[in-house]
Amino acid sequence: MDKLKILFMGTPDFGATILRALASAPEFEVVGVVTQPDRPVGRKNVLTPPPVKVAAQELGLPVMQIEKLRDPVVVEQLREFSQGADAFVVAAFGMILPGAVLEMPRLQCINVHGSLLPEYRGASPVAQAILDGKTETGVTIMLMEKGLDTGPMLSKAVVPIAPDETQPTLMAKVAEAGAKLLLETLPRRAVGEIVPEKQDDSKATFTGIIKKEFGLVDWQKSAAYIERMTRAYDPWPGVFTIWQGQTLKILKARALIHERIQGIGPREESESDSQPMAGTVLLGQLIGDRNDTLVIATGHGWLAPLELQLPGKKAVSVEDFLRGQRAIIRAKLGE
RNA sequence: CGCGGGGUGGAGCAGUGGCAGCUCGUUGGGCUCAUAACCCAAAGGUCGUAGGUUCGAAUCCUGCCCCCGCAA
Repeated sequence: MDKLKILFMGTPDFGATILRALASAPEFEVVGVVTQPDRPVGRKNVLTPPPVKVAAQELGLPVMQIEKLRDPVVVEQLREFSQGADAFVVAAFGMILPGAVLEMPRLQCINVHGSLLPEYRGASPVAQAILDGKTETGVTIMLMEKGLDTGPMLSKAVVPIAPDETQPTLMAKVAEAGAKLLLETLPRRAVGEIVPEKQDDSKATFTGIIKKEFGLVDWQKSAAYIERMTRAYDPWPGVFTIWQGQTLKILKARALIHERIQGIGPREESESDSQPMAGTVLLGQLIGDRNDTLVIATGHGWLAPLELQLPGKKAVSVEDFLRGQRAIIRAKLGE
């Protein structure tokens, strides 16, 4: 039996994981890799290739880099580049494929999506699953059509979400699961063993592109939610608030819902402020803990930051932060 | 040349021309039934690095190294 010839499209690490798996499987032949252009990255604006390009080059595969797919000239170049491909496999490509591209391969365009569709269609399914406090999410292999992640599904795999899961760790797990599932699914699909299952559009939810301002803390939210933000928005955009006119990053934090805190705040102060305003920073001590720590009032429960960072400074533990920045005690954050 | 912040005892910071400081930690002593709490004392720094200006530089100027925030 001839090997299935695949054109791969992807951009970040998620895509690179899928690509490496495809390339290592004997049943397939990756005939080409399409990815986004090298971009200036970091303080020095060093032109950096996307992870998928790096992986493709290591594998010795031909690479085509595309800026925009709306351009008919580019579409024709892609048609040329994809000659001989039976199917396109798309994983975190970062571009919407126009109809003309979707019709190119002899068989189908197949997508690896980081959620259990129809839940979390769109750009940020993994981060959203963490943010929502889900205990599990997954990955779906599907046939692509014009709508965004609306195509019929071929297979799914569940991925559990650990309590301390961060976006990068979960992304890696979902990518691994996706790679494994794709390798199982493609051959079965090729022999007609899998019947595509239509998505129940009434149950669909949508996740958009994450924006910088999503990381700004609203202290009226619950401590649990803010803690999930620190894990979902790691490493970008991160979670931050305003203190003394500066951006204060909260890299790691713990939500205190049931824990008892003693010695909160200056006891000599009035007894009436038992319910401080959200965003107020106090010094407290967890029962059973020996050291004082910072606790921040939220709309529901206390948030205990574990790792903080001021602009231009290194990220430090709350203990270190407290050594040099005691002025934060009793401050009101977010303004 | 994308914009900007920073490198000061073990840690985190203050100090912006004239004796190097604060909080925490460390060590020793004291208090205490006891203590991670409290009191007393001590140790610990060529102020990133090379040069320059100055009577005098952590502080001003120049080069270099390293760390970090923003933007993309």
